[in-house]
Amino acid sequence: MRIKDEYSILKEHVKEKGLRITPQREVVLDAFLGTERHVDVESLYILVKKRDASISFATVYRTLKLLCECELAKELKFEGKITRYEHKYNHKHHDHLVCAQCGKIVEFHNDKIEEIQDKVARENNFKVLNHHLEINGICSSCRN
Amino acid sequence: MRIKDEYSILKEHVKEKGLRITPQREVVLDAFLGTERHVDVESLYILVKKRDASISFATVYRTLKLLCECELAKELKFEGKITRYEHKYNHKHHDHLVCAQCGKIVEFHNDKIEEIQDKVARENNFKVLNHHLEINGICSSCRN
DNA sequence: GTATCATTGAAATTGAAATTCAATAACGAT
DNA sequence: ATCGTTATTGAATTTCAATTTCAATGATAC
Ligand SMILES: [Mn+2]
Ligand SMILES: [Mn+2]
Ligand SMILES: [Zn+2]
Ligand SMILES: [Zn+2]
Repeated sequence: MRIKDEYSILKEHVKEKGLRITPQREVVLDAFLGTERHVDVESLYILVKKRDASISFATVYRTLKLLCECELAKELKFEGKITRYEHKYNHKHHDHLVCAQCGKIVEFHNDKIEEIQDKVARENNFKVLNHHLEINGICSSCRN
Repeated sequence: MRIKDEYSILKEHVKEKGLRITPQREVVLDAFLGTERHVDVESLYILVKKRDASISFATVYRTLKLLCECELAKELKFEGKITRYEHKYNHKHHDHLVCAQCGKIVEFHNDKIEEIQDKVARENNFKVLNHHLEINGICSSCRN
């Protein structure tokens, strides 16, 4: 019962907001959980269509917003790229290397960077909410 | 002759591209150099209008693109915010703390972070082109 | 069963940014 | 200084992602 937790989290969330679970929302959730890629709305829409061709673009958008609200999904805005989404539930915080040529995305995490960021924020009297670190470059395959 | 260098850089750049210096471009350059803020196009347009009310929005856009090409300006895309521009000539690389409440922008630079970023990129066989680090939080004034 | 109200898909709208186009003007050649 | 080529301009339009509107539908509580 792989989907159980995530499904419950969404169910809980919509209940709290006085909203409802619908077949369409279940399909979008399943489609989203079914890929480990950093999907954009268009790609997810295509995956959703395979399961139920009657579901609209607007519903995919609206459901993704719900998934972000309950932290099942995280919105990613890379420079000059359209918005993408990744799994957030059971996934640890990380930053990204992005290939400017082929679009390849590599995840990384570095405790030291995180630590220094906190220190910098503290020194400037900022209470940190979140941060965005994106390293753009050319991957090894694209350099050949 | 404060503007001399910057003006020459733009002049050089347009000549190289077979383009031309125009009064409008000079006005946009002057207006841009005249503020140390991280301006968006709208704000710069207002500053430009004070000097010459006949200059259009499109020209401000087009000139900013030129200024970025010759590295007099740098485009900044903060999460969920519209595009801003800052001086690049004679300014060292830095990252930003952004207040989510009042929009205040604080610049910082940390050698150690830069260094680790390079190391991470190297470990993943990426050749770094650039990076974007933005820390979002609440500034001290907004916490009172 | 009925009233209530969230949800849907399709279409329209928004907002930032880029582009089109005919008139104008920069600038190198003469 | 004049000319001819061709880049530039302002106004309007277009693009594109993202959001919103709206009438019809459907789920839930009583
Ligand atoms: Mn990721
Ligand atoms: Mn800055
Ligand atoms: Zn690549
Ligand atoms: Zn603030």
